[in-house]
Amino acid sequence: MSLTRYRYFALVADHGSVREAADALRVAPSAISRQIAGLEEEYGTALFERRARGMRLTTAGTAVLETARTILDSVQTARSAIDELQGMKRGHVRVWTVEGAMDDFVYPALAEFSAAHPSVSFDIMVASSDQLVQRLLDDEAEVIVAFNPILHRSVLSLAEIADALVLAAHPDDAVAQRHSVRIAEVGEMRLALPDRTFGLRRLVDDMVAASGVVLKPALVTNSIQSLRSFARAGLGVSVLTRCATQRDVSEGRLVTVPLQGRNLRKACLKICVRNGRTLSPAARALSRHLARSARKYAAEHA
Amino acid sequence: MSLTRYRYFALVADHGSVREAADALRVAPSAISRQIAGLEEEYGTALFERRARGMRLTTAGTAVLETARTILDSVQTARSAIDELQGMKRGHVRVWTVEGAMDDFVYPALAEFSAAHPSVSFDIMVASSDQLVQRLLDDEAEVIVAFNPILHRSVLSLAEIADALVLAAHPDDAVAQRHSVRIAEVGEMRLALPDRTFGLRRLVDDMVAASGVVLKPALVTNSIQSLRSFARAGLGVSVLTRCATQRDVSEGRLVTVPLQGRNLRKACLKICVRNGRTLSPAARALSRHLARSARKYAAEHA
DNA sequence: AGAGTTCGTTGCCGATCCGGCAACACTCGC
DNA sequence: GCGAGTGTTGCCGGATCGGCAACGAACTCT
Repeated sequence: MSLTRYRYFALVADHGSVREAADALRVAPSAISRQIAGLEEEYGTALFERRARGMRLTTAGTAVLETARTILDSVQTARSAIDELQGMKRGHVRVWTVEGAMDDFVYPALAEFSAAHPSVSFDIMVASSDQLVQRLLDDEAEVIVAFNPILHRSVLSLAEIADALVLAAHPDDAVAQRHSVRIAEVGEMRLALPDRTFGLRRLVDDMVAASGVVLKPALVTNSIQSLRSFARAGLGVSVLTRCATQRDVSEGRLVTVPLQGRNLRKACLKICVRNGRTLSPAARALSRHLARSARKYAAEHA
Repeated sequence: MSLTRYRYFALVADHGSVREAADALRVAPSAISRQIAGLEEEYGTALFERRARGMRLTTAGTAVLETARTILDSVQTARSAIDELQGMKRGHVRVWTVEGAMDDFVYPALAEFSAAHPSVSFDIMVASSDQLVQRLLDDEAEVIVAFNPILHRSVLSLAEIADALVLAAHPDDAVAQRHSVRIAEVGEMRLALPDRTFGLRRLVDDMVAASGVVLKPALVTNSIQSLRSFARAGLGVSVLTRCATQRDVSEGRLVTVPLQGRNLRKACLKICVRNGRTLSPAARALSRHLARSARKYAAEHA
């Protein structure tokens, strides 16, 4: 939002340290340091006293802190007022998602929404894509984030994120050196796969069927986490999506190799709601927010 | 400052029109339109109802307007508190400046300062550079903006703006086609000059003395405005500075041609205070602000 | 004392945002 | 139907922001 300076400022005042505030916000300390400097420039005075063990507010800083609080509260007040207008006061939304999209996509997006609308509460439930659609049809979920769900005329997709299939392996595994792997080669590897209710599994099965190979998976599971663990432990390779492996890759625990084969274009996450159903204001706002986040996510990972 | 969105928003709400707000702020309508769009995105709702004859607040917009007011007031409160701490409450500063720097530099800078510190009042007086220095020494001015003032050990320059000498002429005048003019050629033109108490005149006299020419000015005046009028009316050419002609040039009423000759490097505006004198908090803050503005101005017109 | 730790700041660079300009789309009133 | 007024959008140059790495300052523990 556009009040970064004041948010940073207030947080530094609270934590008494640029470093801590930076950690709390997950930004670089320099970013915060600059914003504070900008604020001091704007007011023409030092707002913090720099000490060896952090920052202490000056008298002027105290005055500005009061202002910062007022500003941030005031924005929250406006938000609440708008929520109320839209009937979103104390709304509740049931979100069901595939496990693989959880950490990297769903959670950040929900956190964002929740910051803007603190009075809306959620269920976040995990299931395989087949089950997600069923939950939607049974009115046990308002929004789902599914991977290649089976098409159904009363399921409406609001947005999609193309999410490539990859082979995840331990960094020392021989396959980690490869630039890409064809589906036919996977048959000879020690392999972990999700069970047949997963959209991911359905896609893999389609691909192998087309290529005539037979897979003999060493592990079948209904937990994406266990697929990751399998590969991380070096027990073999797992078929996963890029989104589900993002964090492990960036932290060096896994290496992924794109999987080649036909039908790969279809590999995508979809944000879906039930067609024709009138959602509560909170649910409508959240599903729109998820859809917007999805488009942004897709653009960033293009 | 960093609250642009809310300032724009409030102004549009007040004027009921992006156009009018844009005129009031002297920015492009598109800039404002975008900020409003951003704010609406941020709150996830339309804040204005677009009508054929302007913008009308929605209910949500009314809530946000209240917030905007709170925010802007709150910043003002912090400013006042800080002013008070620094003893700037109800301060008064006497600024003396050369006429040529008035419109393009001094006035905008003072307006900026005044917006940040509304309780500080000013005198803005105009005089020739020689007189300015005298005012400073007599303690009748706290800050002066002088053009090539005579050096004096108790006058301290805080910042400088290089300000080239130019020949100003009517757009139809023959000299308007030239890329530059040497000082020696000016002797043959119908010429207007300021009187000998002007730093500008002193510089011209130095230059002609060095080149051995004799000037026979058609008009000598103590008003920069009359120098501009002389050229604008097509009566002849005037020696002026780039800063003093900026507006007439951008609005097509005058054309300027750089003047060549030695000593031109010295042509500059200086922000000066009296050395050793303890200024009131308001005066010190303002002189610093003028100095900062000068450096910015210099950078922009480099 | 000196090495090490824990701070905040600064220079650099790439990505993003902002504002000006010009063209556009829309609505109203003649 | 057309012109005048309005807000919006695409494009582009310039400013800003954030991450990274290196630095300097001040405390702490040997």
